Amino acid sequence: MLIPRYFFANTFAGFYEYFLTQPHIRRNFQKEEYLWRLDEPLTHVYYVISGVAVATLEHEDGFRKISSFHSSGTIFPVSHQSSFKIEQSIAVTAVSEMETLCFTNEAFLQMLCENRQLMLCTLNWYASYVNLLLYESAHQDYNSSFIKLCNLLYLFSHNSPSGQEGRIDLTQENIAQILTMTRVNAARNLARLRDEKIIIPHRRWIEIIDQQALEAYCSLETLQP
Amino acid sequence: MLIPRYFFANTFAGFYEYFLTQPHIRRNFQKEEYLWRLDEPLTHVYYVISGVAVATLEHEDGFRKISSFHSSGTIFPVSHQSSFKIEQSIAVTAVSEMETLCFTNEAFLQMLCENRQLMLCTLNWYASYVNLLLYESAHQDYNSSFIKLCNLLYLFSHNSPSGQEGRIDLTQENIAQILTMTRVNAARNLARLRDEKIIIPHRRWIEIIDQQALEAYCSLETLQP
DNA sequence: CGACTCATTGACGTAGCTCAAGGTATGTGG
DNA sequence: CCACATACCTTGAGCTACGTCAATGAGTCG
Repeated sequence: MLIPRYFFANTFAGFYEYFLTQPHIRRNFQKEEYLWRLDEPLTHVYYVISGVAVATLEHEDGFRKISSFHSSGTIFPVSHQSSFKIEQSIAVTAVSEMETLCFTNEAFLQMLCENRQLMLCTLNWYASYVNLLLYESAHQDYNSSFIKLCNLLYLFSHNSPSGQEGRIDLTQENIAQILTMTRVNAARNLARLRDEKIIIPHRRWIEIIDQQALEAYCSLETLQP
Repeated sequence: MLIPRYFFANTFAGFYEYFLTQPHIRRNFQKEEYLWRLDEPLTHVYYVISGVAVATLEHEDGFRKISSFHSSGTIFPVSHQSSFKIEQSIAVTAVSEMETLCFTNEAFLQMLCENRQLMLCTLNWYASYVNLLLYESAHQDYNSSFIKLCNLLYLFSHNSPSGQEGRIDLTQENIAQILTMTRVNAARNLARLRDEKIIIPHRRWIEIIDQQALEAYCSLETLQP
């Protein structure tokens, strides 16, 4: 039974060879470079060979929400035939150097029609993304910011860029942007976890030193059974 | 360019004849009856012929969030091959008397493999649902509860069960459950809109009498261009 | 008419926001 | 290798939106 994940990896890894046989162009990105800027229409799909990208949504009042991270073996976004206003508020940025394969929407839809496994895999990826979003909008919304934070640390300790459990590579600002709270509030809740000897805050990353105590704070919806 | 919708209708209406040729059973529901209870695994898919269902998520502290409404010509949920913990917190209830076709997950996946149009339509429906959820978790989260409410009324005036613009068939409790706020807070914000002569609150429904003034309060992300 | 559900309003407490001042790692150029 | 700049983190004080608790009113139905 799956819990939500913010960090996606290897969802489509098995299709790499297949993708190479299909019409595409290779595109590499430097750290900090945009895969999509704000207002840019989502006209194509990236398959990530290596590196990590972050998807953010910009609110008209200047707030920026981090939605998800996409690493090797994943595609983003997913092709469809409608166009949604909110897509104009999405930006995707390389967190590290990246190698990708770039497909047009049409080419990708064509692949979905021809390759059943790819189609099923795409549905599963959509389901996984919906799961994350439902978790945020229907569950986390009711939790206090302290519980939200504990849940986030727990989920990242299960699925994180570092690969190391107990090491969360996020700044306080990142955390605030994921949880749609202020940096100050994130800092205060982290201070509480530090005072309770559950984490050690470092510069740009956080060390979990008492996983059990952390889990005890998490909401039931969050915990891996 | 599409704005979010809470109320889904006619997404799959064109497939009704096709669905009838596929293995299914007819199931009808009384008002208030469950299509799914809490903890019940999502082992099949419903196509709604008539009536309306509401999907809710239950938080462990007793809060109940209304996620979406599903009316004639829609299917819910979508088949996939994973199983997510949060699915156990989903309940779907008939708001009115309903007629449905019920498919097993396997049968539905088989149809997706065989019918390209259905597959494309399913992807579009997923995209539309993701759009709603992104809107909630990345945009509405930053708005004050007053703006949230205005946005909701605007969106429902574009897509609502009644079909009549200017008529919103929701109780204050429903509104609070959609916006994850308390009934009291929803009532206070409605009182403000009433005092400003933008709405007339009735029992179990709300009348919008000044659509322009309402739109002036809505966030940009919400408004149909 | 009584019972029920839904809506209104007040009093009060607090979580989380804003504004603000400082502290501490990391990187850069002289 | 030190001086300095920059990014990141910490902490305090005050404000307010929203939650909680509670009492009352107003439609609807048997």
